[in-house]
Amino acid sequence: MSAHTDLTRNQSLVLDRLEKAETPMSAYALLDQLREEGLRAPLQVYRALEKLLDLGLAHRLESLNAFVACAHPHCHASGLIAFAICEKCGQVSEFSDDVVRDRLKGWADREGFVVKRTTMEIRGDCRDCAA
Amino acid sequence: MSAHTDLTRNQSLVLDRLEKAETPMSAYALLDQLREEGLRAPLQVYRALEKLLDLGLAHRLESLNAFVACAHPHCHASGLIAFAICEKCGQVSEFSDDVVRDRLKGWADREGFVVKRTTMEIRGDCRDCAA
DNA sequence: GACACTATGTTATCTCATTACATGCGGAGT
DNA sequence: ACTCCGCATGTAATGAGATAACATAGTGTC
Repeated sequence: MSAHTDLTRNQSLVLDRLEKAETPMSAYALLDQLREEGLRAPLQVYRALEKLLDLGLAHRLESLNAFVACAHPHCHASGLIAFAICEKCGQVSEFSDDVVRDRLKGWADREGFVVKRTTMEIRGDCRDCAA
Repeated sequence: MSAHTDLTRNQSLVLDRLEKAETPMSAYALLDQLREEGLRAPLQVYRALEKLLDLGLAHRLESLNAFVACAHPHCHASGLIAFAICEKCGQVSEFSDDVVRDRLKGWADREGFVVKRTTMEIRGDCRDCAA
């Protein structure tokens, strides 16, 4: 599964834990589950997360204050990513849409706005939970 | 300016303060500035904000944990709203794009995902600050 | 070995948000 | 008028998320 050989121990611990999770995890939930691995302070988790976000191996869900492993660990750098978050079961679907990306880029270009980062999160009920 | 006659005192205080702000305000910043009006506890602000969000008179910026008055207090219910947030000056631009809305709706329909709420936030530098 | 760079560990603190419980006020129905 | 109900309010305490400040340790380069 994870051949993240260039990651430090803490980063690997956090990423592995995220990859095994079925739903997003908060930094403190990660910390709790990694105490037996030796982690003790929030900052250890936050630092690992920061690096993973930089590398595109994990994502932050702003509307949840929580984190997920990237669902497409191979083809990252795919530009703009959107998330659909089920409020019932917590499952997150990650997808991207070039048309949306182009529309937002078009707006930004017209406005002279230099984009650093875009977050797009859809909240609702997934197919299974809506039934 | 604000003829929000159906709002309660606390709601009006919060909305007025938000409308006068040039940048997003956190709940606690609002509280601090409304102490002289009699507000004392965070909950008073949060409760007012909750109602304002429901009414579409204010928006929450998830990536900032802060709030803004709606820039289009007349034509709200306009569906999906996007925000461009300048990380230098803090200014927020509010806009909407029907194509983006349709694309996301298309994805949701195909997936059987029932959308409750969508947040879209672009972080970067506005024209003035990028210069 | 000295240096620079990066990761680590630890404590304390700060900011954001909610739970729980008590009070007050205005309208609907009788 | 009185009661009941719904809703806004007030207050204290606590929970949850994130960072500042400071000290330490590993690793590679010269």
